[in-house]
Amino acid sequence: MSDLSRAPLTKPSHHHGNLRPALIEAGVAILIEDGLDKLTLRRCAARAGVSHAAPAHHFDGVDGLRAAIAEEGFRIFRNYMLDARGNVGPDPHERIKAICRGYIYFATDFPALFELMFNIKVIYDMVTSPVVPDSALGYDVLRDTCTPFVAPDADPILVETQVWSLIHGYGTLLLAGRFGGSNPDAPLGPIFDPVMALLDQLTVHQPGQTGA
Amino acid sequence: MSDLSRAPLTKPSHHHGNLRPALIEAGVAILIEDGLDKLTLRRCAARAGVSHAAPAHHFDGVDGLRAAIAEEGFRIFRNYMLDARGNVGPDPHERIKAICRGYIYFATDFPALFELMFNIKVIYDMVTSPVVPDSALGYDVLRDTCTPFVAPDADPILVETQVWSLIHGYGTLLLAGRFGGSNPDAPLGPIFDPVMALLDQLTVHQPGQTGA
DNA sequence: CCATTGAATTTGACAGTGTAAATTTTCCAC
DNA sequence: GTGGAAAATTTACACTGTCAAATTCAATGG
Repeated sequence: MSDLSRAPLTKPSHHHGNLRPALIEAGVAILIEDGLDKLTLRRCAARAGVSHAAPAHHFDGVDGLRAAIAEEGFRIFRNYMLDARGNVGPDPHERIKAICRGYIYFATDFPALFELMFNIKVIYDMVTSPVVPDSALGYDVLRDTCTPFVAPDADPILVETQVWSLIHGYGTLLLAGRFGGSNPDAPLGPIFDPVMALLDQLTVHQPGQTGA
Repeated sequence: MSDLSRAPLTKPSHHHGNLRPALIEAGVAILIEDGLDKLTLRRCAARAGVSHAAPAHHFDGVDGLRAAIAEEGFRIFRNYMLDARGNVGPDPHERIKAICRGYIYFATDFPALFELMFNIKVIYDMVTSPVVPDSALGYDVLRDTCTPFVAPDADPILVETQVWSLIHGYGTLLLAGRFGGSNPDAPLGPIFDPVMALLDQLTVHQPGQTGA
């Protein structure tokens, strides 16, 4: 135990120590402090204390860096949903509304990160990538929470898509300022509960049924 | 009727004729042909046949140009919803589903334009602007179509938000490739109808009721 | 008819961006 | 130690948005 002060967990590598996670962390910090349009390869490099061309050895261009930052964002996002769901009882409707609350809490806590993650190009690459599992997108949490409403031999994607569509659209409207400026007393927005009441109509979905 | 070949409708102004609409049209064409990341002040200027600094006299920077292009996009978007609604009968549920179809048809016909319009920054500026009316966002069509489900003294925003959230979230999932590659036989995606069946639960919303 | 005026446009410049190649630094295996 | 490979830097280039100065051109007043 001598001078491993700069070697956190994985192997200390060569120069910087752990440049890749450092760049991702720098990117998240820039998103939080300065917003999406300030997220730049050169800025992340400067914040991590390396030259502007260093990131090229760890990411496939700026798109690769953005994808890695989004991946980290989805990790936080998933934990938000899990935390919210952990605070409610076993009622299936309550559990669905809980992950929706977690969803919106994340969106309002990290709006720029949220915007990056659900950028069409970024999420398209993750969704269609064969190496990114559903769990990396938090989609496994949604799936688990929706199972009580899916009949044994039915396709779960229907109920999942209903819930996911409603909550994502609502989050977009909220961040777009449709319900007025943000209010610390109501971080979910003024009509979260009544809007989500649409999900009270969910019942066990029988295969061949129309859906609600 | 001599040489007014370059003067379409309004006054020919000085140099170019009608540079502002020409730049907007160039931007829309670039979005359709090349995608959102190729939408550039200099590129629009080049396509309109003017120098790279000419747009500055007609728009407030690149953000102003993007806002103007988005405004034009919302005009097309609104017509898509009106056209779709014009093809169905008076049943309120059918009319709501019709504008949802128009919504998705627009998203799949103009994905890059759709992405620009619903960029958080762009739509936030339009939503919160005191000079941009709801009709400029197509929101009036949504409101009109939802009125059968709003009690006389109830706030219409609840039902509107339920419908808008569901369809916008679904459109995002569709463009994100969640349902596989695009299929010309099912441009709305493979589960549009069952997902939208959630809206069959809409009834006249009484004030004080929880929402669905 | 011509000079003047002023808006529209162009030109030139600058800082910032992503990316690529060549170069230097650093560490690990031998 | 020494060689080689990985990591990081330096340098360069094309492209972007923005600004200030110069230029062009249409309309107007004389």
